[in-house]
Amino acid sequence: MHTPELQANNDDGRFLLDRSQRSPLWRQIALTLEQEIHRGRYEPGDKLPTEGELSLWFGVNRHTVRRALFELRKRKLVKVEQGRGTFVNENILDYMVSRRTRFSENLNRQNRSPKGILIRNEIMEADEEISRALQVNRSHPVVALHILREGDGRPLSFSSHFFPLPRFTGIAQSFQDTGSVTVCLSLHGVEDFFRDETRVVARPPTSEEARLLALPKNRPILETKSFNVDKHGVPVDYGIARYAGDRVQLVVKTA
Amino acid sequence: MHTPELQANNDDGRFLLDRSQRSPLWRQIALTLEQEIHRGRYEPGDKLPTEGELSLWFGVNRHTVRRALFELRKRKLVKVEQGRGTFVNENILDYMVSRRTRFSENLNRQNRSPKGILIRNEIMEADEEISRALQVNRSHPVVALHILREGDGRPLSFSSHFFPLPRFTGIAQSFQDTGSVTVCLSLHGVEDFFRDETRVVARPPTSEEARLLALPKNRPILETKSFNVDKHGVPVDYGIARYAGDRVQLVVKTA
DNA sequence: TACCATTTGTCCGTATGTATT
DNA sequence: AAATACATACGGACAAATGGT
Repeated sequence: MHTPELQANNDDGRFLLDRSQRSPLWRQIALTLEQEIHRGRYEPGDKLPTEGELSLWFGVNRHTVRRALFELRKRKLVKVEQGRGTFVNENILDYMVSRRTRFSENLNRQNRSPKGILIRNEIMEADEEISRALQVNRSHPVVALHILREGDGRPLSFSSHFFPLPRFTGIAQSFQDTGSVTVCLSLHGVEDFFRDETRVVARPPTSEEARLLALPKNRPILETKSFNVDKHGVPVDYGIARYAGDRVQLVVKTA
Repeated sequence: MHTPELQANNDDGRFLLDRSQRSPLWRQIALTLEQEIHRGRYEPGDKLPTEGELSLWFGVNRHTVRRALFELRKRKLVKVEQGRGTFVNENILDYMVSRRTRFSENLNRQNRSPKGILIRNEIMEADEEISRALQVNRSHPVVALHILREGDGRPLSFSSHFFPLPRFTGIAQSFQDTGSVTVCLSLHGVEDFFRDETRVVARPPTSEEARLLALPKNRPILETKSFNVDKHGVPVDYGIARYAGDRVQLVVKTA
C-alpha cells in the first residue's frame, strides 16, 4: 500500500516530499502526519512535534506546516493549543456522503485500511421497505449481505445490502472472493453506481449491533439507509449501514 | 394556540365538532386525530380506538370516521390492518438537508406548524470551533441564539446559532420579533444564504437537552453542525442542531 | 511578583504556477 | 497575447498564551 509520491522518513528523521506540483506540499504533509497517527506512531493525547520542528523535518516553511495542521484540525484529528503544542485527538472517522460514496474510498481517504467481513447472507422476499427501495414487487426475491466493516481493526459499521435477485445471483460468493461491494457490482455488470438518497436516524443499538460493533449499550447508533442506482437510474442496491455513533461522523457537502 | 374549529374533548371523552359546515366533519376528525398523535397522546405503534369507538366519541357515523382514517392512511400517519385495528406509524419528520435548508420550509412541506422559541441568547467570544466555522479570529465577539424548535407543539430540535458580531448586532431582538432565522438574516442584509457543509453525529443527550426535547435519557440525539454562507461565500451562521433522534430523519439528496 | 524560553496565532509582504477571461 | 484571479509556497516580525524559574 505505497503512495508513490510519499516516502517514509529517512534515518535523520527527515521527510522527502514530492515537489513536482502533482500534489500540494501541505496536503502531502497532512497525509503523512495522518498516516503516522493512524499507524500509532502518535496516539490520542500525544503531542505532535512543534511547527518549527516539522518545518525543519519536511524542509518547508512553517506556514506550509500550519496549512497542513489546519487541515487535520478541521477534520478533528488534532487539537491545537496556543503556547503548548498540537495534540492528537480521539479518532473520529469522517464518512463523506456524496453521490459517489464508497466505503473503501472513504477509509482510504483517511488512510485507514478497510476490511469487510461477511457475517451472513440470505435469500429472502422483499418486504415493504425493500421492495419500494429497489422498485420491485413485494415478495420479489432479493439477496441480503450482512457485512461488518472495520477500519484499522476497529469495527466501524455493520451494514446490510439488498440486491434484486435475478440480476445479482451469486453475489454473496463474489463478496467472499473480493471483499468489496463495489467490485462485486462491477463483476455483475455494474461499472458504476451512484447514491441517490440517504436517510439518517439515530437510535439505540440492538444487542446484536452492540456486540458486533463492540459498543456499550447506552451509546447510540447512527443509521443510514441509502439508495444506489446504476448509470441508467435503475436501483441496484439498497443499503442499511449502522455506524458506531462515537467513532463516525457523517460529512455532507452540499455544493 | 387554539384552532377555532376544534374543541378539546370534554369530561366524557367525547369530542365536540363544529357542525356549521365550515369544514367537513371528516376533516375535523382527521385533524383532531393528527393532533393527538403529534401531541403524544398516541405514540408510534399504538393502536387507535376502533372505528366504532371513534364514531361514538365524535358522535358521527362510522363511515365518517373511516373517511378521516383514509385521509390519515394516505398521509402515512397510520396503518390499517384488517381485523386488528388502526396503528400509528412511525411518525418521523423528514428533514431535508440541501444547499438551501430552512427550518420552517422543512416543516411546512410536511404540514407541521413550525415554531421557534428563543430559550436564551448571549454575546460571547468565539472559541476554537466557532472561530474556524465563521472564519474570524479566536475570541472575536459573536452572538449566540439558543432556540427550541417545535412542530405542532412537540419539541423537535434544540439548536444554537452563532453569528459574527459587528455584522449581526441586535439579531436576538430580530429573532424575538420575527421568530425566524431566515427573516432575521434578511433583516441584516443577507437576502439569501446557503448551507455549505453539514456534519452529523449521534450521541446521548445532556440532561438539559433531554429536558428541553422531552426525550428519555436513553434515547439518542442526532446532532448536526452546519456552515452557512451568503451568496459571496462569506460565513454568516454556524448552527448546531440537536434533534430528537426518533422523531427526525435527515434526508440527504445527492443529486 | 517579575522574567524568560517555548510555542502557536496573526499579520505584513513577495513570488510563482495555473486557469480563466 | 494580455489581464485577472486564485492557490501555493516562502520569509520575516511580532503578539499572545503557556510553563517554568
